[in-house]
Amino acid sequence: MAEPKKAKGTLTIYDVANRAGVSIASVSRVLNGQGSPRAETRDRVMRAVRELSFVRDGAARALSNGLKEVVGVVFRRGGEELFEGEDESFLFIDVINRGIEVGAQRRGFDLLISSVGFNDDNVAARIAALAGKADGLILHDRMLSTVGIARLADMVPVVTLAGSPTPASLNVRCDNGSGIRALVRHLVLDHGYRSLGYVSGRADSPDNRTRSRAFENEAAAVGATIDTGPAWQGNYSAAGGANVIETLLDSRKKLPRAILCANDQTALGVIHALAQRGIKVPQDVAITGFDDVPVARHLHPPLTTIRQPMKELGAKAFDVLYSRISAGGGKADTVLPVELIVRESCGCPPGSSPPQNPSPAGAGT
Amino acid sequence: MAEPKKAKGTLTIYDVANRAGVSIASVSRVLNGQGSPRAETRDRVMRAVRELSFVRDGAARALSNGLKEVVGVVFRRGGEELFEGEDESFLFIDVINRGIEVGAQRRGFDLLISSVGFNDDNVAARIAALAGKADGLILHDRMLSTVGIARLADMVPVVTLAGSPTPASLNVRCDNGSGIRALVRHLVLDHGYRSLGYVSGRADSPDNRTRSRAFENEAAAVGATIDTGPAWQGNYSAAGGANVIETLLDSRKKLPRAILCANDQTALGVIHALAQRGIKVPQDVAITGFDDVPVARHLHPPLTTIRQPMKELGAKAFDVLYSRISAGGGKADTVLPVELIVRESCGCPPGSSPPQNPSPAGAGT
DNA sequence: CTGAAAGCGCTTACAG
DNA sequence: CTGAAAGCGCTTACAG
Repeated sequence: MAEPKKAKGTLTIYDVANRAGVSIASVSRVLNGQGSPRAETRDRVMRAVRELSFVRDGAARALSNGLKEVVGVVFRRGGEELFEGEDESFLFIDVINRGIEVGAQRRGFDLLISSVGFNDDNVAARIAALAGKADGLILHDRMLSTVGIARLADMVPVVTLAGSPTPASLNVRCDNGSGIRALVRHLVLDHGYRSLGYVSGRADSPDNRTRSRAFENEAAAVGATIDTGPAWQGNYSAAGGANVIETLLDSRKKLPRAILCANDQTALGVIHALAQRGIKVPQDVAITGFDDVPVARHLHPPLTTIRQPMKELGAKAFDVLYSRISAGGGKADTVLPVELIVRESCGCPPGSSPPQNPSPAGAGT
Repeated sequence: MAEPKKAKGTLTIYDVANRAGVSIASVSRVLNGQGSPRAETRDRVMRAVRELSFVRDGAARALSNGLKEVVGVVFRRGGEELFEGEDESFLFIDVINRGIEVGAQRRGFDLLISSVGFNDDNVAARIAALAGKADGLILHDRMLSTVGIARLADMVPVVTLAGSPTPASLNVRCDNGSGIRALVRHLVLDHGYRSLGYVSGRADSPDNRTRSRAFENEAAAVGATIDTGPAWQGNYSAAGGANVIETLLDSRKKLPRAILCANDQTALGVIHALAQRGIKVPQDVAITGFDDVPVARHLHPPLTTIRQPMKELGAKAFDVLYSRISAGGGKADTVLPVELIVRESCGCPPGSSPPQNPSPAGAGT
C-alpha cells in the first residue's frame, strides 16, 4: 500500500508493438536505428511511440546493454555554512561538474551526483551504491584514502581529480608546478624582484604542497631569497591571508618585495590587510594569486594570477573515464596546462602584454 | 572490439552465492536486510561480498524493483560565458540542486543531472531519455512550454520549480508576492516614504511579472505613488540596473524616495550608478534588493533585501516529487515563505531589529 | 526485413 | 530459514 511495486500502468515496448502491429524486436530496432526497417514499419512504430508517449526504461536497457550511460560524480560538501568563504570552492566544484557534463553529453551520458558531508557515516557504502548505478566514477578532491580508492576501483572504473593515479585508478589534474614557476619567473626575471614570500593554503592540501614546493625550488633556481616559516601558513581563505599579513607586520617583520598567494581568495585578504596598513600594491609589495576567480579582475589592483582550465579539467576527466569504460585503456595521469594571467598587482602596467621570460606556464599544449 | 558488451568479468550475485555456498536468494536477502537469515548465512555472505568487492548492479535492481532511486534534474545552462554576470544564476541553480540532494539522500536517491543549452536541438529527446533513467523529474525554471511539460508528465512524475502546476505536474516556488509586499510595507509604513520605483527584471521572467504586479498592487494599497514605464526596465544584471538609473538621471527625472530592485544584482548596479552621481543611499534614495546573495551584506550600505530559501526549495521539490512517486499524491502547488532581511540600504540604522509593521513576509511558517 | 526466444542481474512470492 | 524459479523491460543473435 505504501510503496506500490510499479508506478502504475507502466508502458512497455510490448504496448508499442501491439499498437503498431509489429514485434517488440522491430520496435527496438526502430528506436535504436539498427538494421533497415521498412519505411512503413518505422512509421507505425514512431506513431505508436508518439501516441503513447513512450520512453524506454533505462534500467532495462542498461541491463541488456551492459551500459548505463551514467557517470557517477562524488564530491565533499562543506558544512551547513554555504556562503561565508565556502562559496568559492563551491563554485569550483560546480564549474568542474559542468565540464564533466560537457564531455558526458557528447557520449550520451548523464551525471549522477552525490555529495558526502564531512561527518557522514557510511561514506563507503554510499559511494559503493553510487558505483552500482553508474558505469564509472569521478572523485573530486581527496574523498577517500588511497586504499579506499583502490577498493573502489576494484568495482568500477575510477578517475580522481587533483590527486594522483593508483594502480587501479586514473587521475587528472592541473599543472600547479608550472603555474607557480611562471609566477616566480615573471616576478623575478621580468620585474627584477629579489625577495619573495608564499602565503600557503591548507597544510593538508596536495595542491598546496605541490605549489609550495615549486615555489621554493623555482625561487632557488632564479636566485631569489624567500621568506618562509609558520607565520606564512594560510588556509585558502581571505581571512587566513589577511591574518598572515597582520601577524607578520605586528612582529615588525620586513615584507618581501613580492608575495605569492596560494589562491585568489588568500590574495584578496592579503591585499585588503596591506591596504589597511597603508602599504601599496604593487608599488611597495607585489601580489599574485592562483585560480583566476571571477572577481580577480575587479580587485584594486586587478590581480595577476594563474588560470586553471576548470571546465576542461572536468571534460578531460570524463574523456579519460570513458576511454577506460569503453576500451579498458585510459592515461594514468593527465596534466592540464595552466595559464599566467598578467594584470596589475604584480607591477605590470594596465593592459600589458604577455610576460617576456621564456616558456611561461607550460602553455602551448 | 571497440565496445565490449560487458566491462569484463562482471561480478554478479551468483559469484557471491558460489563463494558463500548459499543460494542467490540468500545473498539478496542478506544484502537487503530482508527476512531473518541465520547468523552464519549472513556472515558467509558478507565475507564473500567483502572479499570480492561486490556491489549490486543498480540497473538490475531497478528493473526488478520498479524503482531506480534516481531523480532527474534538468536546468538551462547559460552560454559559454560562465563568469560575467552569469555566475549568480549559476550559483542559484547549484544551491537549489544541493537542496534537492539533501532531500534525495534522505530517501536513498541520487541526482541525475542534465543541463540543456539555449540552442540545443533535440531538447525534448534528451529530457525524455533522462526520464527513462529516473523515477521522476525536477525541472528548473521554464525549460519547456506548458504542453511540453504536460507531455513529459505523461511519461513520468514531474515537479517544476518557480513555475505553475499543470494538470499533470506539480510545482514548488517561493512567495515572491509576499516578499515584495513586505518590502513595500517596510518602506512606506516603517520609513514613511511616499514615492516608490521598481527596477524590473527580464520581461519574460514569471518571477519578475509576479514581483512587478505585487509592487503595483501593494503600493496602491498603502497609498504610495509609483514611477513606472519602459525606463524602469532592467534585466537582472548590475549593468541593467545602472543603466536604468543613468537613463533616468540623464532625462532629468526626479527619482522616487525609494527604489525596489528586481534582484540584488540589479540593486548593486543601481547603488553604484547612484554613487557615481553623488546621490546618497539611503539618505537621498533608499534601495532594496531581492535574493540575499552572499555579497548583499557587504555592500555599502549593506543591502536590505528578501531572502529566498533556495536550499529548502530544492529539498521541498524532492519531497513533493517523492510523495508522487511513492504514493501518487503530492501537493499541486507549494509556496515557500520568504524572509525580509533588514539592513541599512532602506534607511534603517545598523544592527536594527525586525520591522514594525504587521506580518512582514508571510514569515512564521 | 521481421519475429520468437534467450539473456542481462537482480528480487520475491512460493514451496519446502 | 532457505532454495528453485519466475519475472522486471529491454536488446540482439538466430532463423526464416
